[in-house]
Amino acid sequence: MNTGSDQQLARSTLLESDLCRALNAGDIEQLLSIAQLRRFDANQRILSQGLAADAVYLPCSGSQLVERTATGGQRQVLAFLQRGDYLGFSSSNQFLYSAQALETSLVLRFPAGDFYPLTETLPQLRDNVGRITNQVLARVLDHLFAIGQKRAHERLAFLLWQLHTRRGAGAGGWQLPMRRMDIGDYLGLTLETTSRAFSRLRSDGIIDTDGRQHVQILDAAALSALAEVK
Amino acid sequence: MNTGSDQQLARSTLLESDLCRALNAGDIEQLLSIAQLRRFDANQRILSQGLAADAVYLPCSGSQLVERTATGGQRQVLAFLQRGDYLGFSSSNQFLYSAQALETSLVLRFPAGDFYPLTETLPQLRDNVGRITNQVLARVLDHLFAIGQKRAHERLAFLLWQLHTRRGAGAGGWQLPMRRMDIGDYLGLTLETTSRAFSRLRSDGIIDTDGRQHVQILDAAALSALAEVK
DNA sequence: CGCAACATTGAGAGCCATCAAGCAAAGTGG
DNA sequence: CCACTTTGCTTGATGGCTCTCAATGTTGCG
Repeated sequence: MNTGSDQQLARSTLLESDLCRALNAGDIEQLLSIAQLRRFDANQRILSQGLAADAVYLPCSGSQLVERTATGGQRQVLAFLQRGDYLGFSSSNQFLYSAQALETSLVLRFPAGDFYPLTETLPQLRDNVGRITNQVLARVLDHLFAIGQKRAHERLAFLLWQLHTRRGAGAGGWQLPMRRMDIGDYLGLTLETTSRAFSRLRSDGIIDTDGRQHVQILDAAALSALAEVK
Repeated sequence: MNTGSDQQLARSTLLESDLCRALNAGDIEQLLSIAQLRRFDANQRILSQGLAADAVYLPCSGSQLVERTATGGQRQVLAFLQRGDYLGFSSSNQFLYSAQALETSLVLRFPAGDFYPLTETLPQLRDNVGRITNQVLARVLDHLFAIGQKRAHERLAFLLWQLHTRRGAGAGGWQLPMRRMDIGDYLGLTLETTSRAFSRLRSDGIIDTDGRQHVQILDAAALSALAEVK
């Protein structure tokens, strides 16, 4: 069930997102009127590679994973998403990837049949979609650089630095919603090598962990230096 | 000097490109009227990472390389371009990469100050730009998968298959415009490993080479299987 | 508590990077 | 036209980083 506070959360997420950049109140109401609020449990699939790209999504809570799977079973994790990220915006007729919730998530769903006509009547919304697509591309290029040029512990630093800078610097660290296997498939490593990379950053005094999900950045400058992609 | 035949080549490249998809003759004339035809020699820089993104480009002949360089000197080649590809479309205010000619190239240049206003008045052109951006993103996702999940000779197969499918199946093979080092930096490998990957595909009877630039596909099915990314 | 899922660590093998030598092709100057 | 140089490619030897296989430890849940 979606409660009233869920609605409130979705509304504020939308308002703060780049999708609503420079939009007036009436435009935003139009957007809200076509939106569906959906809840996904952990491991539940949000959209599937190869299926018709019939909607775009805005995660409002929880965290999500975007992946591509080959027929041979190889898996590349393309992104970890969280509140205010975008999903499904940059696709063709079919989704180029699958997405699933890593933990219970609220997601705003905009059916393509309603959303894209709206971009025709709202030039600012259409521009915002273009801006978002460019942001996605910029992040994928960073990702490509990290996988192509960096070693295991540097790749992990790249991911942790991404998460760190986007969550804000909480004093006591934060929780990782994904498993080591997911991180490995994101970084082009096995889960064992990923685990060893955690151990290395820990023994180098760059991070601290408390339990397998908790991470705290101890030396942000060192982490940033390892993570650097430009 | 740009000759009349250069003009003709640029015109036909533009006409056949996705940029002009579903555009009428008058619209295309408008596009041509803002275009500048430029010639770049081998190794000459077309645009630079970090500089203002003041134009978009359409290569009309030759071949070009897109790269990102880190302060540490690491280099990731992001794409190899040729006639009918796009360059500079998916950027923010600054270019996220540099680009240079690999051999003498004709390039159509559209100043941003002229081009983007035109997308405002021509909805079809604006849609085409969005479509192109999505094509670029789709290719980068393939690239990411190949680098993250594949081994050296499979990564090389990925690149050769890309080039093969886009040049059409010439009977006697074709020429590689880039050096082994460029290929290595595209695939996240050293030039030596790249060279060994060539040797392996050659000894496996999948390709043949005659001189360091020439490549001929002998077993397209095998190459495709190695290159597979979905 | 006991089980299942996940993470960590170790040992050994394999793939790729590094260092190095030799070779081929193209350009230069006498 | 031919030494000579430069540039780029190939191949070999070695070492190191990551993968694979395996065992142990930890967390969370019924």
